Amino acid sequence: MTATAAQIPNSREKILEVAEALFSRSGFSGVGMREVAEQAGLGKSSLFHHFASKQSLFFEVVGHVLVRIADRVMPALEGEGCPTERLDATSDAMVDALVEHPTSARLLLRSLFDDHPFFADELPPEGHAVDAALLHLIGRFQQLIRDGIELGEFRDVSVVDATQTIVGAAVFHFASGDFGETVLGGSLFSAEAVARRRDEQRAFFRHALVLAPA
Amino acid sequence: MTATAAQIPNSREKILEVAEALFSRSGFSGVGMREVAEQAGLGKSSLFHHFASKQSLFFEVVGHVLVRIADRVMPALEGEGCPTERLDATSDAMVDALVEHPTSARLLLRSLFDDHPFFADELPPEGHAVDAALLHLIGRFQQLIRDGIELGEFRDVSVVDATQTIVGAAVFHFASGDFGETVLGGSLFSAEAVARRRDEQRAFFRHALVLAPA
DNA sequence: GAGCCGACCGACCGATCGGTCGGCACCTGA
DNA sequence: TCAGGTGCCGACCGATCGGTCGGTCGGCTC
Repeated sequence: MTATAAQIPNSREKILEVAEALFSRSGFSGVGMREVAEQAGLGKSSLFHHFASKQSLFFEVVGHVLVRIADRVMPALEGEGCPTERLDATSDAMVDALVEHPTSARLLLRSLFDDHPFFADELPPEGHAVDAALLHLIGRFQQLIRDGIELGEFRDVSVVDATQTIVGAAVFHFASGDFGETVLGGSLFSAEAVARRRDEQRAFFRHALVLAPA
Repeated sequence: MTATAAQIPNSREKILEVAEALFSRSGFSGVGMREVAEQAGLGKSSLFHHFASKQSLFFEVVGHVLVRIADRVMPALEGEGCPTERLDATSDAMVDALVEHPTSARLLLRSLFDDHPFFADELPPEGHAVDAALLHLIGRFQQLIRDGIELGEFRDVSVVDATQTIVGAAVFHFASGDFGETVLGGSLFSAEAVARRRDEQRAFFRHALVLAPA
């Protein structure tokens, strides 16, 4: 019994799962394929049977995370209701999406500001796909802010700066690891901490943007 | 003329300077000592004459960045004026500090959420010094928020969540690299972008926290 | 001059990096 | 029954990693 018929569809999923955890913890350069293989219960060379290279694996992991987040956030962005209600729903959706898998926030933050840890030569098609998905999400978010301003619900803020502020605040919190737990004096992902974060973040963004936040 | 009397106090400073740029770009694991040495114009072994290890160099770089930021932000936090005025001043000071050296934000963000890229064994004394300085700064910031709430100027927010939100938003913006430049449609550090960011961030935080922001 | 010292260097070390290769075990379909 | 494909493996590759070592060179002090 090596690992053939034991679980038919797996291995590839298992690799993605452990790779997400490891890349999230230590970044692209900080993780070796040996470590991924070991935690996945496979030989290192088996990884290259499922993924063409370390870069491909990384992009695929980031892509999965991004899809999961978009699946939660896009409906909130495009939902029914006035911009203020959609802003609230989007803030909640971001919290939910980042809490669902505690590794997501760090991985997303890394991919947001890592200026692509490679881009030596040209980046593979997965890279462009990730970029496109991310920019689509951000574009929708900016449209929400523009809508709010045009309808007179939001202050006349700079759309791009508000986007940066909100994305940074939302993602950083659940990516802040030891630092965040020191600030909070407890777990970032405990039920109480998450519930409080939801309320606080929603109120923070609402007061910052909405003209009549009450 | 290798590099002896040419410039008396240097080399060590030069190493710190190029190491900051490189660590900022690629993180601890993404930078090799050979690359640092090359950009500093030295042999690799000379680096170990000035710094005990790669970890020591990294901590020293982070410490320098933190001191620079604290030098700007602490006076704003502890300055004269009501909490609202100090909040404004602190927001501006954060922007100024992060703009002064464009590498600071990324390096700080990395050190905030990297859960210490090593901590294998025990982390050296420089590590603890960095932690202490950072926590002191954060403590002062939380005190400002508490003051504002007690004086009835700020909403009754969760101090720890507001801290996380504001730190994340402020640091992320100038650390966001290619992503941020795509969102902005231009440089993060151009004079106009920085001036707008100052105003927008100050207003964002003020509206989010202050009961009578006008 | 003698002797020391700080700054620097090239050569080298064992370990680990991403990636390749040939082959084994098993399943499937003809 | 057997050919082909899939999933996996250990052994191996060249390159690079952080770090060490012996030694050179110039300036400083007696």
